[in-house]
Amino acid sequence: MGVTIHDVARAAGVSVASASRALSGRRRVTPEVAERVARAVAELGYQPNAIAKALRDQTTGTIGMVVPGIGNPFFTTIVEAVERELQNSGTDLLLCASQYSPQVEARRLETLLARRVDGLIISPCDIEASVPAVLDAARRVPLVQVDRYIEGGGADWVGVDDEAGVTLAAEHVIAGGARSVSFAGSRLVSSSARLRLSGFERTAARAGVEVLPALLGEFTLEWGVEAGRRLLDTGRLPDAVVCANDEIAVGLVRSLRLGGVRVPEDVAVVGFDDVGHATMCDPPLSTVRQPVEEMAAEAVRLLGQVKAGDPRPAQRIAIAPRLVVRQTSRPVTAGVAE
Amino acid sequence: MGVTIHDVARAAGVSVASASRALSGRRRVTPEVAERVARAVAELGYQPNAIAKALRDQTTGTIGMVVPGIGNPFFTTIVEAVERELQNSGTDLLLCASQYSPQVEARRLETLLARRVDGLIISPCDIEASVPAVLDAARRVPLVQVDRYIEGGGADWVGVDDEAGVTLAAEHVIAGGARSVSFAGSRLVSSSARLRLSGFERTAARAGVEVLPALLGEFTLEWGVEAGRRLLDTGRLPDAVVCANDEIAVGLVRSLRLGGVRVPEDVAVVGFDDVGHATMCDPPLSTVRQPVEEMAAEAVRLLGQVKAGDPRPAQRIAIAPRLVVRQTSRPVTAGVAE
DNA sequence: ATCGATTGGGTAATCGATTACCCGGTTTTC
DNA sequence: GAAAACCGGGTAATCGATTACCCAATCGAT
Repeated sequence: MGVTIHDVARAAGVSVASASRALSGRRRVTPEVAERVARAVAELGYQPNAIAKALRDQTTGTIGMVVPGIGNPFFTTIVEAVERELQNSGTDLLLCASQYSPQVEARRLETLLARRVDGLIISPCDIEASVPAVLDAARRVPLVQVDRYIEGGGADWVGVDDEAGVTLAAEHVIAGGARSVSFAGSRLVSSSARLRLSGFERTAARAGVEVLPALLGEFTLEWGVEAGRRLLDTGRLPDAVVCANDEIAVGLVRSLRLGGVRVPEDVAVVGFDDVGHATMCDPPLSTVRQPVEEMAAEAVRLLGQVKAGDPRPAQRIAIAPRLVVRQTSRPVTAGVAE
Repeated sequence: MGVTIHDVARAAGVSVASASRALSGRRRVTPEVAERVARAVAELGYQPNAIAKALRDQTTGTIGMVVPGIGNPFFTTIVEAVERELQNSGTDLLLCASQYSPQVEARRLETLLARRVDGLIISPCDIEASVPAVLDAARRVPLVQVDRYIEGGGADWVGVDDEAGVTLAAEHVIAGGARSVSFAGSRLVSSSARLRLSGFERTAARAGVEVLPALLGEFTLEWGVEAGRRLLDTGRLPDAVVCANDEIAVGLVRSLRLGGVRVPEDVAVVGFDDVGHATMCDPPLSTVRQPVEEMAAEAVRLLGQVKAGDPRPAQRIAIAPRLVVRQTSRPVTAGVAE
């Protein structure tokens, strides 16, 4: 426990400077020295102390990532994509979950900053309550938001164009013949929740279809199931339900079917995200695909560019989503209306 | 960016020693000094540098956790449980995914050790290939394995009694009248995979029921679906299938039903883990519950006790699992056989 | 042969927080 | 009243790796 570069230097019979040079290769050393250092390293099982290196270099080779929760498959896929993106860059990822609580989120940001991460990627859990902690962090270190963002636009962001996404979904079900529509989403605590609802309402209004009251809860399977039950209880079903994410959609489909409602014949359902198991459910879910790999790549790229407390106006990179029609909505063949 | 304790000391008009003492409270200072340091901290927005502290103290206040993948809900629930367990202990968690690759796993362990984590919690992805990296890590830092473990028993472990778990599952379906049974699991690359299969085979043999060939792939929903298809293709269905985890079970149920097979009437299915959505699927899944909170608590407790490279024989804490009967298996009422 | 450039190696400063050690003053104790 | 104990504060060593700076030796060019 605790073999240092001094031990290596002593064992190799050279100075610490030579040992360090032999290891880093940042200055030439004679083959003789290189050889002896290499041998000493192998013999002693030396492993450089990243803490000491970080202190000296003022850089840790890590970036922090904070997401609302790792129980939600959308966030885990984006985390995995970021990990893949960072794979061979020599930086590694410190992952934290805020558990959908702005307090926990602020605490996590504090400890990541105390550990001097070189950058931060965050999906802020609350559009309002997350503001101070996120802006403060952005002042101290390069930061990019991904998917969710805080109001006021004080920090860079990359994500999908939420409004465009639900517009695709809503127009699709309306083109499929829906005359009355509803929305199942989350309470309006995040940017995604707000934009997806507002985009839906705007599109429905423009198309002149009847809009039944929205069902707002959480981004979970459980809420989807509950939303389905409530829909059944009202006694009045819409022709289509647009959901704020796939979890809700899957839950909703399940409870509608349990209630004897046919999907898509009686009610069409469209999700959002296109997480892995959207294909695997029964019936396979029509949904709006988020290009997760692209978002992750873009976030990492952007992070490399931004500087802490940069006065330059924040960038916002909105990637266009794509509709994936599977079997919970009617395919659109010309003139199927009614 | 970078206000240090020297800046604070200067602003407060005291020495760094006094500033440090005022902050840590590890030696008394006069109220006067405390007051002025507090004011300086607030004014300058000082935040202690955890890196420097770690270097000086030779302890980082972090523990590393390595799991095979965060796409698998079982691992995310256990990660969340460990996080909760660590919540107020002042240590925080560095989470890594090995992506089911022993190479990636070894690399992650290396970087966690380089960052001088105070301890490690790991679920080794491969019972054989993970051995050297895990043993090496255990020699350098307190380490406990959770759920999966490496062969040879060189490191402490806490998990569920896998064999007892599948025994419960198998006896349950047999008591429910199954005369022929099969097992859908994962290739035998992890301890869990092996023990769950062997426990199943032993129980089935003891009960004298017919054992159809096991289906071994991955611990995923996709594999469950595929396994169901293969079962349908053979033309010969068992009365019951015991699955190595819930993902497989859910996939299997789905594809059996798609093939017109009734669950549990034609084929009973039992899962393993009891992850959140086992309740949410259709029909709700009978499964073996892993007491995740208890495992996490036990792992953290044990980690506090083990010392690096401790010659004391490794402890193995096996928690008894519990069978949860829902609707993919017939409830056992006395004498329902056949 | 001599001067400047180059090369490779060593010494010690540096990063920021903690704390061993020292010192002067006050309080306690016999 | 003198010695001992105590108290609060300051200076500088420490953790481990990197590197600025210095120095001696060698090489090439004139």
